[in-house]
Amino acid sequence: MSEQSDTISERLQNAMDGLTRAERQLAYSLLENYPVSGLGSITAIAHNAKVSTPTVARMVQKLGFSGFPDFQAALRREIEARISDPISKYKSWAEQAPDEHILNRFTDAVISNIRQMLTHIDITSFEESCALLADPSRALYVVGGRITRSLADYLFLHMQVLRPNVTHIQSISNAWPHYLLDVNKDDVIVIFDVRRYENSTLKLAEMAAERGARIILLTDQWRSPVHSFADHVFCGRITVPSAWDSSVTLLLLLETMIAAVQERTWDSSRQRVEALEEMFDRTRFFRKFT
Amino acid sequence: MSEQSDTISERLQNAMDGLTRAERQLAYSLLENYPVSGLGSITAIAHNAKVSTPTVARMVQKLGFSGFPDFQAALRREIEARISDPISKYKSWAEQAPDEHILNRFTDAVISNIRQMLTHIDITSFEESCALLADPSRALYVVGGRITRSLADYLFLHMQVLRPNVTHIQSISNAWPHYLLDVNKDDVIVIFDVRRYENSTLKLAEMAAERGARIILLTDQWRSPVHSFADHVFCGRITVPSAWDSSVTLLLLLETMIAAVQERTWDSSRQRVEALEEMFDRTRFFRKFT
DNA sequence: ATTCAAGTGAAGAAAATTTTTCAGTAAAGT
DNA sequence: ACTTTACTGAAAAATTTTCTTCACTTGAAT
Repeated sequence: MSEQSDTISERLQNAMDGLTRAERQLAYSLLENYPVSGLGSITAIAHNAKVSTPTVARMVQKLGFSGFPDFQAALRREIEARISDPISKYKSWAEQAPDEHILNRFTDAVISNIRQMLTHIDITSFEESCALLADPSRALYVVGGRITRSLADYLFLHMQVLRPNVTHIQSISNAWPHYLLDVNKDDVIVIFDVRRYENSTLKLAEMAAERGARIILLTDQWRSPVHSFADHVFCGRITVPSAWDSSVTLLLLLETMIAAVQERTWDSSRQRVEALEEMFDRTRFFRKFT
Repeated sequence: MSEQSDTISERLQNAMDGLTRAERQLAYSLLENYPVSGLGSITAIAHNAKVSTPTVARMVQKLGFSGFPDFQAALRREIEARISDPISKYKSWAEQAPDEHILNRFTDAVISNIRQMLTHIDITSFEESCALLADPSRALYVVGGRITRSLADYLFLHMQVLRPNVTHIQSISNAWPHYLLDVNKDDVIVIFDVRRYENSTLKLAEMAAERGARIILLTDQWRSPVHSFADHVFCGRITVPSAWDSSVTLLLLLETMIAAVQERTWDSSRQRVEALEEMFDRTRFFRKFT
């Protein structure tokens, strides 16, 4: 029935000549605020266009749909395509390999994870978190779990360059209480916790919250229980075609945060970065970049 | 009833704690392809989330709507706002933020890096590298630099679960020679080296090559000098709008490799993974996933 | 082990939406 | 002026959707 590749908008335009007065009035009304104007019930649409419901029913049949629900389903598909698709349906990523190759399947999943995470991200929370991270008057602690310790380490490395007073709480659980002794009110703790959520991490969050620390949590779509203690929560999707979870979304968020903090602190961090560069040059630890 | 200024996405997130299992399942399903996933009939949505229609009706009431139609109307308003907002143009990743927001610029750059890396990747080399990593008769060494040590750590963590005989060569440079004593012909070394390339890493590569080891190099688009000793080279693009480089492409490649190795070794690695799970259960180190 | 409370979905009741019927109206042709 | 034809919407019929009830299950607590 509804098997045409044209958009509904085009179909309306093309059919316009064969439409009657009331139908045309309806068509214009639909195109007015296309495509959302077609989302309500047939009654609402009719009322909106100041025509009767049978007119709507008749017109969508003229357009080639089997009935109003068929028409609306097509409209929904159009909206879906329009909303959820910047780049994703990019044919294949690694063009040498078939679509079913793990490289393409995995990348598809990751891209869709990225989009999903960013759709739900709270910008205000993001900005506030960056402000917290950039504030040198607050000591900064970073802690990760079994898998996420790599991410924690990555954040620690970069923050250490940008600002003083950064500590990576290593995941040897019995050393945690010692670190917590130093945590003061309004200090900042970044906690990484993805499934399977670790009890010790939850304990640490609880204790830190009691001491009045600000907690920023990076977790997965199912939200670690730590979230009830956290001031800011960021959920990255981590599902990929693998027995493991993916950390790519969280790394992306992390790097973006680092970039944002870097922008905020550039005046003060610039000297630190330059001093670091100078030290590297002296120690000849690195090759000159050519 | 539905008069709250939050978006439905936020309301779902906030309500999550008070939701039951089936309701939560539904909530995730709604967030999955938000907001279009909520456009169909209550029956369709229920079926999509694999719950019953009453569950849907109950949950939207918990969210503060008077009923499903009220909920759906709110969702339509949101979609309308999104689509007809000329600023966001539904092209950006984080739609709450303008195109020029760091979140959108950064993500754009990363996506383009990913595409670029995958266009140029050599599939044969990828497969051969996975085969090397999956071969338990070869000892496996992993080594990273100042920044990439996090990636090295990440690979190490996963490989350790999948196979025996994995070593993370920590970047305390004067300990390296000790590790190298154990490296035999045909053992495998994965080396991470991005700019600024480290002298010690180059030395290590040279020595390992002399001992007949197979070298897999993960580097940036400018190719670390280690490449002249390497059997397989993978270049990830790392440029982003930041003073720092991005490791996302390399992490993506890494995770894909881990997934591929995991597939190859599933027969043998399965027992290891299960044994690990069992140990976690016993030590109660993790919370049960609910 | 037994009880209890909470959660869930099948099935039926209620409400709505969609479709059909049909009578009234306006415009064009004779 | 009369007929014909096509169009339109009110109202009823048909269908679908939403909501409610209730019995069954599950998991927790005594």
